[in-house]
Amino acid sequence: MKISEVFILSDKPLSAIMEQSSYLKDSFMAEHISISNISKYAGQNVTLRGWVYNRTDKGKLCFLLVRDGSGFAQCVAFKGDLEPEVFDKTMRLPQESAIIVSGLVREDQRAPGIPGGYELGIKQIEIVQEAELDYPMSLKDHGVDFALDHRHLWIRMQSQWAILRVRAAVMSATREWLNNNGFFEMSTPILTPAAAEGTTTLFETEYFDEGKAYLAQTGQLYNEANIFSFGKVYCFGPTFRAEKSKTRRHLTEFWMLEPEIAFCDLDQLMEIEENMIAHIAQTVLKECAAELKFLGRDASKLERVFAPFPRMSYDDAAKYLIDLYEKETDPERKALLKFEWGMDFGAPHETELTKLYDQPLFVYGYPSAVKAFYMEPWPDRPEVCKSVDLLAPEGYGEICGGSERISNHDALLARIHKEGLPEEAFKWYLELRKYGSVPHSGFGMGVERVVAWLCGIEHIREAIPFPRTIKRVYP
RNA sequence: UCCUCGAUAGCUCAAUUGGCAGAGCGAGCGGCUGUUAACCGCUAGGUUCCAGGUUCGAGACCUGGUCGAGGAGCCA
Repeated sequence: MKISEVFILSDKPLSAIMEQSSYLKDSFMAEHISISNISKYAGQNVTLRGWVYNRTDKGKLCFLLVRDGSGFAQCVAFKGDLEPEVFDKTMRLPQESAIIVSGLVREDQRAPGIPGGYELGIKQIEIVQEAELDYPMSLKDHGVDFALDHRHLWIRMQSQWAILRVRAAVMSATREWLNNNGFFEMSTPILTPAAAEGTTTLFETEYFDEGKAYLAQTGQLYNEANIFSFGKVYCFGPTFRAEKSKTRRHLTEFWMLEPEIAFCDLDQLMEIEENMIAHIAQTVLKECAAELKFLGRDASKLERVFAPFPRMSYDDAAKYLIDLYEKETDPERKALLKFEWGMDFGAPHETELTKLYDQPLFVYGYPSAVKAFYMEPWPDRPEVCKSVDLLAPEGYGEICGGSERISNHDALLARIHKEGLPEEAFKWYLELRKYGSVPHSGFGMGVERVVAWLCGIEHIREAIPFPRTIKRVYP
C-alpha cells in the first residue's frame, strides 16, 4: 500500500480536522501508538501524533525527530517512497510543527530518540499545524534568563521533559508508598490566619473583612489535628515562602509533602522516612531509566539508596565540623566552614557531612534554639530537641526536615510564650493537647530538592514546571 | 539585607593597549540516501542594557541607574 497525501488543516475548523482524521483512519488503518511502546510494533504500520522536535534533511532523505509526550522517535522520509509534493513538504517542516505521521516501524540501532533504537519509515504525513519559523528555543544552549522567559516552550526540550517526568514519578511513588502504608491524604488550607514560625517570610493577602490572610508555609499544624481523627495522614501541595533566598536550592513556591503520624517517636519517624525515600528512589530508577540515562545520571549512585540510612547526632556532626574548621588552612574555605556548637548548618556544612556517606544521612538532635517552637525537648537535655534532618548525598543538602512534636499542653504553651508568639492564634493547636494527646511526629519533604538530587541537576528551578523565584513570576 | 560577577545579531559568545561590529547556531535559498546539536556554499540580520562624562576617536575607561546570575543569611 502506498498512500501519499498531505492535509494542511491549520486554517480549517475543528470539525473539518475531525472529519479528515477519521477519513485517514479508514483509508490507512494504522493503529495510533505511543512512542514509549514503539519497540512492540516492529514490522507493523502505525500512526504517531506529535510534534517535530528536530529535522535533518539530506538530499533525498529526511529525518524528523518526533516527540509525542511519551518519548522521542525518529521518522524517516525517502524521496522515492513519497509523492514529490509530500516529500517536499516534509523537507520544509518547521521545528515544532504538529503532525500525524504513519508508516512502518523498524528496528535500527542508528535511530536516536527516547527510548531510541526504533524508527518509523514515513508513508503518510498529515500536518495539523505548520509552526511559524521564528520558534525561539533552538536546540542549542540558552542562558538562564532567556530559558526561563520561555519556560512555556523550554519544557518541550528533552532535558526538561526528562526532569519533569522524573518529578511526576517522584510524586506518584510518594503517594503510592504512603497510601500502601496506611496514610490518608488530607488537604490542608493554603489560606491561613497566622504563621507557624513567625510572620517575616509569609506572602500576605487581604481577606475580605477578616484582615490579613497568609499563604501557607506548612500544613503541619493542621495535620496535627488530622492525626487525632485519622492516625496517619499526609498533605501534599504547594508551599509559599517569601524569604529572599537566592540560591540553587530555593524557590518561593515549592511543593512539600508532609506526613504526620500519631503514636510515633523520633526513631519510628526516621524508619518511615528512609523506607519512603528508598521506595521513591528505586521506583524512579525502574520507571525512569531512559530519562535518567538521557540526563547522564549515574544510576549506580541511586541503586545504593536502601534503608537503613546512616544516623549521626548533631553533637557528633558538630564535633566533626569543628575539627574540619580548625584544620582548614585556606582562609576563604575556613570562613565558609566556621562552626561552633549551637549553630545551624549552612550549605557548606551539609555538603561536608554528606561526603562521609554514599547514602542519605540523618542528623538528629539539633539545638532547640535553631529549630521551631513545637519540637519535643530531648529527655534530660532541654537545650536539644527531638528533631531530624535528612541530607541527600553529593551535596544536595536537606531534603527532609522533621521532629517529634511537643505533646504536653503546658510545655507547648511555655514554648509559645518564650518565642513571643500570639497565644490566641494557637488556641486550637493547644487544644489538641487537652483531649487524648499522644506522642506524635512528622516531617516535610521538598519535592524539587528530591527531584534535583535524583536527576543530578544543578538548580531546582528546573525541577518544577513553572518556577517561582524572588525575581520571577512569569510565565 | 550583604558580597561577587554579568548585559554585544533571534540564541550562545568573541572583539588584543581605546582605532572599520565578528563567528557559530537559528532563519531564507541551493547541494547531498543514514543524519545523531549533520555537513558544504550563498543571503539577510546590530540603539553593543539606559543616562551622562573623559577622548580626535568608547563595545571597552569614569559616574549614576536598570535588569539578571551565583553565593551568604534563612529555609524544604
